Amino acid sequence: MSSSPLACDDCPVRDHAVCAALDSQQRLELARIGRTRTFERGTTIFAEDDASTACATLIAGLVKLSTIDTDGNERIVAIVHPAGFLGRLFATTTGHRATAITDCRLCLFPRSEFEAVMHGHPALTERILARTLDELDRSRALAMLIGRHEAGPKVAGLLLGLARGSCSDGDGYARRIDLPISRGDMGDMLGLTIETVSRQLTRFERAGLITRMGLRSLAIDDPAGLLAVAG
Amino acid sequence: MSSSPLACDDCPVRDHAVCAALDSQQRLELARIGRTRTFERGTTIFAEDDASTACATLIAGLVKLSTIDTDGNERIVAIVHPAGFLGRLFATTTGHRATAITDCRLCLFPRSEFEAVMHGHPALTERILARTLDELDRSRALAMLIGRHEAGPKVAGLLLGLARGSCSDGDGYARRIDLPISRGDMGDMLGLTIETVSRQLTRFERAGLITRMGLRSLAIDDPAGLLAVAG
DNA sequence: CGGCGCGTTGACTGTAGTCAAATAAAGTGG
DNA sequence: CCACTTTATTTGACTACAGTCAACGCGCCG
Repeated sequence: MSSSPLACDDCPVRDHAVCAALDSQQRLELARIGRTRTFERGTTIFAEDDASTACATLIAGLVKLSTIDTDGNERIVAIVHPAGFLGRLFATTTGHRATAITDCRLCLFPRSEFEAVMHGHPALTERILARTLDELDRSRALAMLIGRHEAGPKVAGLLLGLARGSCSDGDGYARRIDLPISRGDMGDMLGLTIETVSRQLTRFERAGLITRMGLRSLAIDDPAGLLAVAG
Repeated sequence: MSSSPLACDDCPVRDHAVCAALDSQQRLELARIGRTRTFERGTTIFAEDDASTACATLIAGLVKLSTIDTDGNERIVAIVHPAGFLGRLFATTTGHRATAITDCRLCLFPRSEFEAVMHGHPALTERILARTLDELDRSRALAMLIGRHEAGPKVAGLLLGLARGSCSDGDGYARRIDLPISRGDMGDMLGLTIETVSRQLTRFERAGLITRMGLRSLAIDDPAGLLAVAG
């Protein structure tokens, strides 16, 4: 977990993160209050019910947002990609646990100071609003998946979502996915057990829809067929 | 479906809706572009995949946001209460169907003009952001419920959510709830069938947790017990 | 009075959960 | 580089819970 001051000019997500709403001059205000920090795979970035004292842009790596329900099951509510925004603005508590799925680099800001900068720069606020609305869409799309009655559509829908996410151009699906998350995490997103997720994958493979290549990547052989299963 | 110009001074949600971010002078800008309109119970306010040309504040009544999945099942993603905001800013399509659960009165704005007003008044943008973040929290909370493996916690959690929603003061649960939605709608929110919802309610009643009073309201006799079931 | 929408209850079935074991992959230390 | 441990994933047998199909009760409105 090293920590260092900002070098926005070298930032790989400079044009996609929320700070892209600011020009280089204005960005200095953020650079003054922020610092980068790395987190190792598996590390907790913030715990649920932590005081919401910081927010951050994810520069590199993958983060999952989750809550532990009272049965002790982890329920994943979102996966954050590079350029994504972390933290809960305008609230006193974080609400979710943030865990590094892979090694991560973050650009951290004290929340109150970040909000002050937002206040001075409406374009930043507007960009964060746009991002939050997208996040709301994603959350609702995930809720729809979770609510499906059978496991097939859930897993198929998740795969298609991942394929869409890892596809460079806008719409269309990647033919080959490197799964960012474990079977357990897939289950925790969909409200299924590890075993059920695994069984659905073997079923898809036997049906000729996908080919598993190692544990963490697969080829989508029949996108239309998968789409049909997803419903 | 009558339609009429705005009379903000008489507006019952004046202090809670997003327009409360503006002073009475600034509010005139909104009043100029908006108009109120009523929708009867069961009416579609906008359909999914409608062009996103309008947004609105809900003045009175209850609205559900839903999508039809490919099985033909309706999946409800949110319930909007008075003072809530309707419509999808910054997007070309609405994404969900909005249906009046009860007779409704809305304050409608053309989306592009509303966004122009936001642009001129950062306080409005910020208030909408705060509201959207709350909505995101609610969506994720619902996703957590839906993801539970057994029906008991789902229904118990929904009841507690409704009890919290219809309780005047901040936290704490109302002892008596007038259910705003049908059994079918509850099922559509939770990913359960009507029958399962119904059976859970009778189970709760037999366990002394609740008392059904007519079809659409119930008393919560043992909030702690219900909370225990919700987990 | 009869039809209709909504809700409840019952009997049966199917699917996902649970428990348990085998297998594959990845990391560890010599 | 190889033996060994640890972890992730797959598979199997069994069970439990929710879904399905069907009937019934109730209030409402024509």
